[in-house]
Amino acid sequence: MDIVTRIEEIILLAVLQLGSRAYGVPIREHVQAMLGHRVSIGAIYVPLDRLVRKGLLTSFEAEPTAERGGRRKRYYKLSSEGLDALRALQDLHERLWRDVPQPLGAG
Amino acid sequence: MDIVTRIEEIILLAVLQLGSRAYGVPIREHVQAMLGHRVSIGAIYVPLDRLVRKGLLTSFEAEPTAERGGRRKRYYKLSSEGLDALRALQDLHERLWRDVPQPLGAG
DNA sequence: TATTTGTTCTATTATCTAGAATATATCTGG
DNA sequence: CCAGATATATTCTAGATAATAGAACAAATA
Repeated sequence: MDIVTRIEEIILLAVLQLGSRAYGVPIREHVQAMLGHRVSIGAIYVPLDRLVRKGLLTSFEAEPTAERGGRRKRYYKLSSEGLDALRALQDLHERLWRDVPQPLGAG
Repeated sequence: MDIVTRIEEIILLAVLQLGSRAYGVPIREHVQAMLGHRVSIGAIYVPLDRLVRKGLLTSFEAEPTAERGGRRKRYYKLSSEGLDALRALQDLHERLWRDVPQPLGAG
């Protein structure tokens, strides 16, 4: 299992934290809140799709709800490989930053 | 200032931790030690060069030493922008992982 | 049919990765 | 002392992969 990219990390965490509400639109909003700036639609769905292809996420289409129009949602969920990838990231981060002061002092 | 990629993060940290010994070869070795696997030459020098172009690192050629042959080394150092980028990464990581248990439990 | 919600598609740009090519220094034999 | 031989290190280049933007499309209700 390869190391995930930054945006993949952020998206995996968004899916984890949104739990049963994890579909495209709120995932994007969550990512935007995390980053503090706007993110394009493609910048979410392209890596989302790749994470599914790689087996770190699973996805399924939900039945339409009676809220107010709109296409049906595609929900996402972490697979056990996805969880493993996040754990691997925790480990790597710990190794990388172990000896770095927090916060980082002046040059 | 954009958010740095994973390999850029690892290289910035390697330069930080190597201090005055930060040139290509030991940077590569340090990265390999962090990751626990081999990394190609290009996988180091290409992002290193980009980090210089972006102003996160500075670099200068050293005089040849009298150790045993070899081309002169090119040393790298974090600029204040590079330090800022690392601080921004600490912040982002804190925001991203704040509510995630460590270690991450089962699915 | 208009409106709303949401996803898919596609093209461009940027980044990653591998390793061959190149550069430049000291060492060694005659 | 000079011509390879050897060692150390970086630069270059090309193909693969990933990021990003937003237009196009789909499907539901009003």
